[in-house]
Formats: sequence, C-alpha cells, structure tokens
Amino acid sequence: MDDAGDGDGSSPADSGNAAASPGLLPLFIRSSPVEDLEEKLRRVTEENRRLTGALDAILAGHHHAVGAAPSPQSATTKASSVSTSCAARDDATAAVASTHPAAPTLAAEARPKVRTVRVRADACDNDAINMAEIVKDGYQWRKYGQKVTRDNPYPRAYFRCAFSPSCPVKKKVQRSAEDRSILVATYEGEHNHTMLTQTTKFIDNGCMSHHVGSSLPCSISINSSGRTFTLDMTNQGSGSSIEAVSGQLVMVSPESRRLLVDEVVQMLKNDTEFVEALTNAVATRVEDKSTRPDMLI
DNA sequence: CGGTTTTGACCAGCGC
DNA sequence: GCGCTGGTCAAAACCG
Repeated sequence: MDDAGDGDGSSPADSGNAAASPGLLPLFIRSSPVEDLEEKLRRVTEENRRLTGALDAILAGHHHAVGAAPSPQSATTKASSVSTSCAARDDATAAVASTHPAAPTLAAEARPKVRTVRVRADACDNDAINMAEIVKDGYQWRKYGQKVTRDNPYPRAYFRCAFSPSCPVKKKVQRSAEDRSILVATYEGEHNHTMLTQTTKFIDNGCMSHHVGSSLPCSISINSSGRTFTLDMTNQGSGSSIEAVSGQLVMVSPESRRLLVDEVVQMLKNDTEFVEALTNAVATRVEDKSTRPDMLI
C-alpha cells in the first residue's frame, strides 16, 4: 500500500506501459518525503531505461522468438510476444528486470523450456487464484505453494498443471515489483497432453488463437506473422483495452483503439479458418436451438 | 466427503 | 561451514 495511487487515477491503458515507455512512470508524487520520492523516481527511471533497451533488443529478434515458441499456449496473454524471450532466470522479476543486460541475443534459444509472460491485470486483484485466472492460457493449474521473494513485495504463487499428474509443467505467477498492474507468469517445461480443459475451448491453428472461456469471455489474442494483438474486453474497470505489439508497443487513445479494432476485425475476416470455425459454431448453435427452442444463443 | 487452497516447515543450491 | 533464498512438501483449513 506504500505506492497508493498507482491504479486509482490512472487508466488501465497507461498503467502497464512502464516497460515500454521511459516517460511513463507509475508514480504519483504526493506529500511524502522528497528524498524518498526522488530515490524512487531515480530507481524507476533507471529501470525503465534498462527495460527500454532490453525491449529494443527483444523486438529486434522478435521474429526469431515467435518462430521458436516453446509451448503451445502463446496467445492468451497480453504482450506475450514481448516477454517470451526471458528464459534464463527462474526469478520472474529478475527475468523482467534483467532482460539480458549482457546478452541481447535471445537466451530463450538456449533454454526454450522456460518462458515468461507479462499480463496486465487489475492492480486491486491480489489473490493468487485470480492471478492464475488472469494469466489464462488454456490449462488448469493447481496451486502448491506461495512465497514472498526477496526483491519483490508481492508473493509469488506456484502452480502445477492440474490436467494430468504426470504433466511436468510448472507455472509461477507474481506481480511485477515495478508495476503492480503487471503480472509476470513464468512457465517451465512443456505439457505432455492436449490443451483442451473443462473451462476453455482453445482453437489454435498455428497463427491465430481464440479463447472462448468462461472466465475470459471476450478475450482474443492474435499472433500472426510476427504481429500480436490482444483484445481484452472483460468488463474490468471502465472500458475495454486493446493492445498491439507490432515492432513497438502502442497505446491507446480511443481513436487508436478504434483503429486497432478495425484492423483486428479485418484480420479476422481475412482468416478463412477463423471464419470457418465461427460459421461452424454458429451452425451448431442454430442446430441446437432448432432442437431445443428454449435455449438461448 | 472429496478436492482444493493455505501456510509453516523443510530441503537444496549458492555465495561468502 | 554457515546463512540466505527459492522451491517444494504436507497437514490443516476451507469450500462446494
């Protein structure tokens, strides 16, 4: 609660851009001791500068990272294509903060079974189960531990894949120390089973992924030929957020949101497999309704 | 009542 | 060898 204020007045759109924009700092100066604030500002500024450099390096090799996606769930989370390269460290925060200060080339190629995903989430949502739900990836997870780590005041939650006892995949979820509205999820290992779960239907045709899950009813992510779009139209907060990763992070005036929506719609229209899947789904619904007139579409 | 989550305890790895 | 830290275990609590 020491950083009260980040999250109350700021929009969801601008709260998560600290990693991309040096000028956007999640600090709101109030009547605290000036030295503390200056020190905090200095730290965050330095952190932002590092992250900006790291982001440039990552984006320079972005296509390599996309081509070498280590596990099937590459799309649910926002900005996943930005952060999947952070593979060298088991500490999620360290993975973000130390995004290859010495190695601009992607360490993910060396350890492809570990990847990190950053997800923007409601900063007020603190409990670990919701954290796991927010970092929705098509699998079900069972929490087996929680720990407060040294360099992050927020607890880290440990999850195992609950789909199969033999599945070796583990997942760690922790809020970013720099921006509490960012959840950092670290995946280790690869699933040895299919992705379908009870709560999520996941269509993955290799370049596009669409989630129609109960907990994330209007979430769609598209990763097509190196571009990533995320529509997150869950009803958290006051409005929808749309994020695009296309060589750089772009955010997010209402006009640009509209443009992005148009672009995403166009992409969906042009994707024959999506159209086919949608058509089949509608046909199935219509068929069901014809046999069960009481059923809502 | 069975499955899941919580949380303190324990263990292993690493740096000094 | 010792202390610190991250990761895991397992008993208790919780929940549907």
